[in-house]
Amino acid sequence: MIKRYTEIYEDIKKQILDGTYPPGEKLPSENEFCRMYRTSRGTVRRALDLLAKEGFVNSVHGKGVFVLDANLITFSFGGLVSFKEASETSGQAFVTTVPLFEVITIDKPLQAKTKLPLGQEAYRLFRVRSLKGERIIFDINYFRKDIVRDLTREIAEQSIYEYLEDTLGAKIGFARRIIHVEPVTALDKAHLDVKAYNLVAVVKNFVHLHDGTLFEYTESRHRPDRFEFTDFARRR
Amino acid sequence: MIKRYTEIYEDIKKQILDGTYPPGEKLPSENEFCRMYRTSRGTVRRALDLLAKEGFVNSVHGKGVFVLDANLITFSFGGLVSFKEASETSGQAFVTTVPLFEVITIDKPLQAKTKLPLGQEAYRLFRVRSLKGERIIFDINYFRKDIVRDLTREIAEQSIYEYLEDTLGAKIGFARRIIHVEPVTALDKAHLDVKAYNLVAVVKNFVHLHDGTLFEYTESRHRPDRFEFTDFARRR
DNA sequence: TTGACTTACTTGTCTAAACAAGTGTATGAT
DNA sequence: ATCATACACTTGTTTAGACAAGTAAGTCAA
Repeated sequence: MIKRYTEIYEDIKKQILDGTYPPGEKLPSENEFCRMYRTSRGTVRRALDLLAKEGFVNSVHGKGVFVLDANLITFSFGGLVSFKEASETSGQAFVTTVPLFEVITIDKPLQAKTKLPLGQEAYRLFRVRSLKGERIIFDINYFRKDIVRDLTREIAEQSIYEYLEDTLGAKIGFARRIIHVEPVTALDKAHLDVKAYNLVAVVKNFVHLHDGTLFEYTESRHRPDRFEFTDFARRR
Repeated sequence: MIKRYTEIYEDIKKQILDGTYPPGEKLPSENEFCRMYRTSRGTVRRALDLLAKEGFVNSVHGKGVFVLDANLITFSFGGLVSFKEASETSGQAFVTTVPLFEVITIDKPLQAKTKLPLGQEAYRLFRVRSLKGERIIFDINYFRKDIVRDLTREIAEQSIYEYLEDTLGAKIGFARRIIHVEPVTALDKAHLDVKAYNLVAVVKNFVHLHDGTLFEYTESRHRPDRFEFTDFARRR
């Protein structure tokens, strides 16, 4: 299904990014957008809400909707994007290697860590992301084998999410993330160019399908000097 | 103005938290909620969207809306809450001290760091959060003096946001946050019980009013072993 | 000049209705 | 028993309209 509010969202977003609507500027009013896109106000407002949620615009009661400064956005890593999508939008050329690819069964301690069901078969893989020869990020992935079917090393080197969504037709729903800082382990030292640092930044991801079933646990271990997480939040 | 969808959101949320709607359970359908709250479906959906955005529920097309596992939520720090609100909901008793309270003028280098307007008068304060005698968090705040009027050390020891919203009637809009990891500075060592760690977790906050004007820059410097940031994201 | 009021425009909330689309169950023909 | 279909129910999208509420500018009286 083609969703009208998504079309409008994409269209306005493009015009913000290419400078048609520069930062600080007031957008056309909702009623003007209604005429421009020949649609109802509810649909326009939905598109604007998406833009507001991602920090592109800010609407002020009684005044209008204004474009926010894009130079502060840096690079929004907030909204559940896969690594490949992330590196594409940020323009950086990462190289991915897969030093471990195996199938395991979730036992008691793994269940406590990954929250995947006990006895479940799962792919476990290590993925290392390098930038200009330096190993920056060390990912430890667990994927439910019955959901991510027929995974191969080759797919893992490209984009697992692309495979999941485009080839398998799976629908990813939501994720919980926990960020904290941990002492470096022997594994980290083996897979990261960790320099003299004795800590790494860790992002733990619990990823669920559209219907709520948990299918992935991933631990992203970052060299601390290269770690950055940006976030945009609104008060209600 | 009393907003109907907020009332409904609060009501359902309360029932999720007290176990009336346990995790995994299907909520009443949207049309049932319409009858229960004597309102329209649009309003019910808006309340459910709020719950979904915060990770309390997940709606599945054609099936229903389901309560998510709360035990994974830990403590959602995502949605722009002030420190006092945060410690209240998490039940921990923090102690705040204010070792520095002064008024400064934003010069060139400060402008680059804080993004506040050049020449602007601002309060600069240090605030240290302690838990059981250990100094865990070291905040460096910059507040525009013309917006946060008549700030005192006493207010800073309590809640500046409460003062801002309740007493001054200011409306906080949104914030951009950047999380990363930095080497400890001499200032950190002076104000944190930083142990043997040579890094701190840093959250940089750019906070804007409802109308978009930037009024606060805050750097929150956390002892790495006590730092945790949780996040909930949905795929669109 | 100042202050109160009106007016026009903006976004915010809410309603009622219709149709699209996903899910599961019951029915019935094969 | 199996498969296809119809049906009832669910959430998802879209419309058109009404009124509330915040903002800004103009008007007019004091």
